[in-house]
Amino acid sequence: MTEYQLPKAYDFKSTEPRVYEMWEKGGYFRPSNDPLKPGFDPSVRPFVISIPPPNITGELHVGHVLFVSLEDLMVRYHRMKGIPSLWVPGTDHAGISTQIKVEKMLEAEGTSREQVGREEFLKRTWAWKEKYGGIISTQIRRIGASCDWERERFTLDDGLSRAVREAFVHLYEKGLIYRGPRLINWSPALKTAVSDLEVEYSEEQATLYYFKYMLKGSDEFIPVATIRPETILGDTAVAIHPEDERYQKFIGKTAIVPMLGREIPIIADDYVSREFGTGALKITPGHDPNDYEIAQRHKLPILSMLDANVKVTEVGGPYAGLDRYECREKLWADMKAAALVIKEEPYLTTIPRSERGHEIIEPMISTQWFVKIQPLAEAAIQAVRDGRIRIIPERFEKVYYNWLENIKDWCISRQLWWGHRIPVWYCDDCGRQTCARTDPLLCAHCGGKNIHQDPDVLDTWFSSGLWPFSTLGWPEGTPDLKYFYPTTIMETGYDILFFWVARMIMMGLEFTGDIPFRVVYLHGLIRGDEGRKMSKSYGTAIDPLTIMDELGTDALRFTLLVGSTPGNDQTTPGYKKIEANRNFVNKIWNVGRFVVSAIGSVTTDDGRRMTGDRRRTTDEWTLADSWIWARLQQLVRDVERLFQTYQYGEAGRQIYDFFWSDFADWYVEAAKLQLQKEETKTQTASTLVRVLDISLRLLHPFIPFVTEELWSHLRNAVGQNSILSSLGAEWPEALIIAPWPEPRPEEGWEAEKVTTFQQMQEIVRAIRNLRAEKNVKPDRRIPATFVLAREGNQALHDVLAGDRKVIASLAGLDDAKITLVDSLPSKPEGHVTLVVGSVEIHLPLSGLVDAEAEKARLGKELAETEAQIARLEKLLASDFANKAPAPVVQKERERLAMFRETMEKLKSQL
RNA sequence: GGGCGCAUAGCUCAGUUGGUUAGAGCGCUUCUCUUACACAGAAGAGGUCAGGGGUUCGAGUCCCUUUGCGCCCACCA
Repeated sequence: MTEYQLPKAYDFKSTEPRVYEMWEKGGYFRPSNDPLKPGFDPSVRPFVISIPPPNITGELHVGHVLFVSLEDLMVRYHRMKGIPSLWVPGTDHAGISTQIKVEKMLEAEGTSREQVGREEFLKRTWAWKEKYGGIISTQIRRIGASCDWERERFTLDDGLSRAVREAFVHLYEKGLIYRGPRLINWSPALKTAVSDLEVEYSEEQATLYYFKYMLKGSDEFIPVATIRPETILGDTAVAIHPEDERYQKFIGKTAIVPMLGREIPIIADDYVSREFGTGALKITPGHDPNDYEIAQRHKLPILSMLDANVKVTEVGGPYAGLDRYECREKLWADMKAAALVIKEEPYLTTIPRSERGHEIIEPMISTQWFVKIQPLAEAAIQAVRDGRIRIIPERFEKVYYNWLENIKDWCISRQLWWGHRIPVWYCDDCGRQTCARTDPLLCAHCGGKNIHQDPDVLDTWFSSGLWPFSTLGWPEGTPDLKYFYPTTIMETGYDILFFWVARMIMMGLEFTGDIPFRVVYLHGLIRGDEGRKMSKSYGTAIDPLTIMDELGTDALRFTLLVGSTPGNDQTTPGYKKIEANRNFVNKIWNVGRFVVSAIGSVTTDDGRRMTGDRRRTTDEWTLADSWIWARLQQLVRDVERLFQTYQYGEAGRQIYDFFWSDFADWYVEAAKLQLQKEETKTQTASTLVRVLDISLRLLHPFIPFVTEELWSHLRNAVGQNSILSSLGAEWPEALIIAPWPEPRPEEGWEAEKVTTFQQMQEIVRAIRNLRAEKNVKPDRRIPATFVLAREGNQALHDVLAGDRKVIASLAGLDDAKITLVDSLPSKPEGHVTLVVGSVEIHLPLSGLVDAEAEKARLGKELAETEAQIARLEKLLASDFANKAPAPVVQKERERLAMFRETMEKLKSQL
């Protein structure tokens, strides 16, 4: 029989790519029940996730690693459960950020997008996409993502473009898309409109400017305050509160716009606050959302005093052509000279800034395309309200409702070139619009040939909103769409609940008539040290690629998964933390090495038969076997419960604790001794194999690489061993498709054996503790006398009377010199005495025993025990005894009895 | 202005139907290269679970409140 050998340290560097290739080539990422393959069974319900498509411009950051790990965990878990599982991968064309990249590239070449023209620009952008657009996908593979790459999609590929076109035309024909001049958020840097969601508000120090609005033909004036004096040029009214006695007399009169001399009315509106500023408000409907609404109410004219380049238009008269801030300065200076200025004061206010370029957003009137969103929003609210869609954690439902209930029409047109072009053509002859599924050659209304397409493209989120079904073939009724839709879980960060999740729900319901997914799982964000959003500029970002190079993918995955609680943020893990999990990975590897060598040591059949179920009958199990098996069964149940409630982090921690603290620290140590004895050898090796096998299965969704690699070694080693090979008889060829562990509570252990092992652990700990305290050299084997009444302690008594090799080895005792007696007439001289529950342990530590110190130590222990007894007596005498559930009370009673026994023993030693 | 989250050991954090001596990793102290692992093993120190009040036989856990930090939403110039 060949001895199976494993390298001393786990080499993740060579393993990871090899294992990933094995998975992918093996076809394991494809759903086990596939409508495109023979033998398809439509009645089996699949598990489906569509990946939140990363931007093609994206560079891998920890956020990616977190979401990919979470989704991979979910998919691997369901796959192992035997459920046909599909994870659809893909990327997003990322209109704005891709366009910026290519523009920068052109700029470096000394040209610009305007110079090369639209067609050439798009050609260049596609070329850029071909070259760099796949990088993020490659990086995602590296994390171990078990996506079905044969179904990979791109938001701008043909199929998805068709979906976008269909969606637009559908809404257009239904009257839910309209075009018109509205006040929108203008991004001066990008020179495009952006949606409300793409505007961020930041609190900043600004100046509040007070000035005089002179009344026509009078020396009287109304004092007005503004933060943006340049917008005076676009004023079309001055508003005051209708009941403000200070200004009442001015209502209906005319005011004169400073420096321009334009005449505007003085109006009354409830919106104006009497307390704030001067109590009078200048109205600039062309550049302020509130003013715009007031203007609507009062039918005021709307002036655009800034153009697309945020330069003053002809409305600004002498200021035309100036930049908005140059104008502010110059106008204010001129007003000062004209004695129209009252004062300036510092003022803290919220400034709208672009989410992307961070420049100040300019509200402007512009002709754009909008989606009339309210009808869609109502359906989306209903879907969550009636439970068809569940949001995890639940508290985000409130946030979701709140947003949808107050939603405003969605501006979907962008003045960019990279994206889905708006499928509307304007006729130069009749002036009407043609919106069509296929590019028209003639005007649908007059048949004229002089038509031209709208130059704008759609908001990237418009195509993302279709993602769960467009990736499955919609609008075609493909087999994929029929089988895999609706998808199961939408896993993403809560920061895009509005941007993306809500829109997918709205669009899914509208276009497919069904929900796009059943569950929304929102993970927390990874933040920098001070709780801020993570960003490289704060210097808190770790580079996942470097980390994976240095510590391995599994270590990083495990760290992030274990640190993740639904909806709660986590701080960027430090190097140390990932290192600790690298150590865990190494631990697993080394336990694997031990188990593999243990298998190799089973070379002769001990003559005992396995049961029909290929397992030893349980009466041959040692205490340790029963104990570890019981712990493992508990773990399997707990992990299942935690997975069902999406508590993946807690599940990971529990497996970690079991594997390290129970399996490695105790069972493996006990196994070393058990393997030396013929009677227990085969049984021990078999337990090692079974516990490792199940542990690896439980760990696989968290750390797929080591587990897969180690499992294949385990499988080989078991397979090559004629005595143990039946253990692996039903194992598949790879861990990735090995069945998920089911609890088997009925087999292999009795509660008594488990508690007895735990008593043994306590004894071992007590002795180790004493050795450390007394500075007993680790290699010094010491004799021991155990005193334990047989009556009432049969199980423990049997252990101490039987084979003592395990306990001797673990506690550093001399197993040839261990004696067990039912009672001892008197305390032996020169011994140190320990009392553990009902066991008395006497250790002859000549030369180390100081009678006085011993007395003090025992006295202290007695005092502690008595304190516990007092506490429990008080507790059991209280209402607790008759109000708490019986098992809880019983537990405390037993504890009290144990302490009393210990107290007696201690007293007799003093 | 509304809504939400967080506050537990020196540091980073677990602790989800309330069960009675609160856990981990890192760091720290002492010992050990014991034939899976020094990326390790053994032992140990370290917490009035932010403050206050309440419900309960019992509260880190549920309710109210105060304070501090953070996030989201919102049209006060």
